[in-house]
Amino acid sequence: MENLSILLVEDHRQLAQTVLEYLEQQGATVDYAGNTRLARELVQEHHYDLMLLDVMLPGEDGYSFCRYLRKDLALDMPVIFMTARDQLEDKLQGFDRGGDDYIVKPFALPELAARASALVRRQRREVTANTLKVADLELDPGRQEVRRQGQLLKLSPTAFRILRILMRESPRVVSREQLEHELWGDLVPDSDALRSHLYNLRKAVDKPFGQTLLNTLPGVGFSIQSQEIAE
Amino acid sequence: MENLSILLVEDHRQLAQTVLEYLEQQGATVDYAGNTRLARELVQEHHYDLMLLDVMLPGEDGYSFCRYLRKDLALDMPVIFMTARDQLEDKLQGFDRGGDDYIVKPFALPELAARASALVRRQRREVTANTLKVADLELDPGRQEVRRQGQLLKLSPTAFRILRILMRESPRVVSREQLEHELWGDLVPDSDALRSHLYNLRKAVDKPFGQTLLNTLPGVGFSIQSQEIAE
DNA sequence: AGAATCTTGACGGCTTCTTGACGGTGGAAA
DNA sequence: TTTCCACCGTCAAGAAGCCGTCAAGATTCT
Repeated sequence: MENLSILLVEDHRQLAQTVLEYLEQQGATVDYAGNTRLARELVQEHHYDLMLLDVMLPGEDGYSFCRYLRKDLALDMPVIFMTARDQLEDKLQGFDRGGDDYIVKPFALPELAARASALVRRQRREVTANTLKVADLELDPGRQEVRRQGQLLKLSPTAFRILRILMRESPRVVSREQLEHELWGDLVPDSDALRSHLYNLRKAVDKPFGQTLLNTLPGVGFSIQSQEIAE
Repeated sequence: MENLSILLVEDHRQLAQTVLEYLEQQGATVDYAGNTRLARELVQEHHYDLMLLDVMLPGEDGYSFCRYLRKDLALDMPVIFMTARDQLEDKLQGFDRGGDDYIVKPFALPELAARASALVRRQRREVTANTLKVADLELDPGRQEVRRQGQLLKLSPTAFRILRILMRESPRVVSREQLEHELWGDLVPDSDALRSHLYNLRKAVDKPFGQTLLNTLPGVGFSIQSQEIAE
């Protein structure tokens, strides 16, 4: 639960409060929306590692909202449905709309947390410590080693973590916000420290090799992939 | 379930048979092991998209086997525990050992199938459709890339967003109001900035290629589609 | 405690994006 | 024909975001 950022969408105040407090106590940062209107806004403005989604909501229901996320916004964050409906048909619908898990109320909070962690672990490819590869770059999370063209690079711990995130998401673009949150949680350094780390990372990973792998997309984020020049 | 290859590890013959038949009927290929000794062999020789793992097995139990998979073999296939044990402690242990889901017997077969599919979908990152296509134009939201005739285009973030909305709605027409609202919410720029962006978009998307995809319907809105000459 | 390493904050400079302004076009209606 | 309207092309100024650099403070190791 360390530093996860979670969006909780649930109209039942009491339950929302309970869940929110538990998750925050476990170290997560939780945003809360009582309806999908607010949820839509939040989801467009921030990155979340996970969404907890009630099915019965005022106005648009959770199923519909989930499908909107997947289809229209193309967001692939893990979604856990939380609902009192325990009929098979309901569950099937939840998975069909793009949900990742379905937990029936009342549930034990630690079970919710365990399912959430399992999903994030899978999403972040942390199930095993397998080597990540992008082009001629290799990162071994177990040994804490990075090589390019077989040559061992020397990286600081933070630079290593940044590279690991970018490599596991490659060739996807990672927003500055997501990077900062995953690195520091709520305690993002005042000044723009990420840049210094990226600077060091480029110096170690790209500069000695000519070919650029670490790219900036202004206003969007960063990505690791073989550069292709757009016209 | 189409063409999934699944390993079922379960010592209870009757249940194993039922599950196996159901899954094969759904189009999966299922290998079966009644104990972890055989499962170890199978897992080293074949690739599986998913494993269904009983907890109580003769000899080594499922938890231990799962950990062995993750730690020693570094296999990251999704694992669903299937067991009669419904205590919180048991579930937590399942997730702790690297399991992805935990389903309590007796369960509905369609639910098992739905959970299995959801996990494979997540593992393969197929949660969202990753590219939008209209004629010879392709947009990849993950990479933040747009190609026409396979050639990479350079777009500003706003131009990219506009194109994404139009392609998502294609071949429908999107009104100016809808576009502006989705781009800026309530804070629509004073002057008519949308036009400048459309101008840039046309310059990048249409101009170099001759054929016009981005059309204006005066008084109605905009759409992306192959031009059709109305009579 | 001392040394080595890492993280952070600060600065100036650069690139890219967004916006607002100007004038032009073409069709429909008066 | 003239006028109006909605949209188009262009572009430059200002805003926003990013970069390289480096040294001081913080942390960790020996």
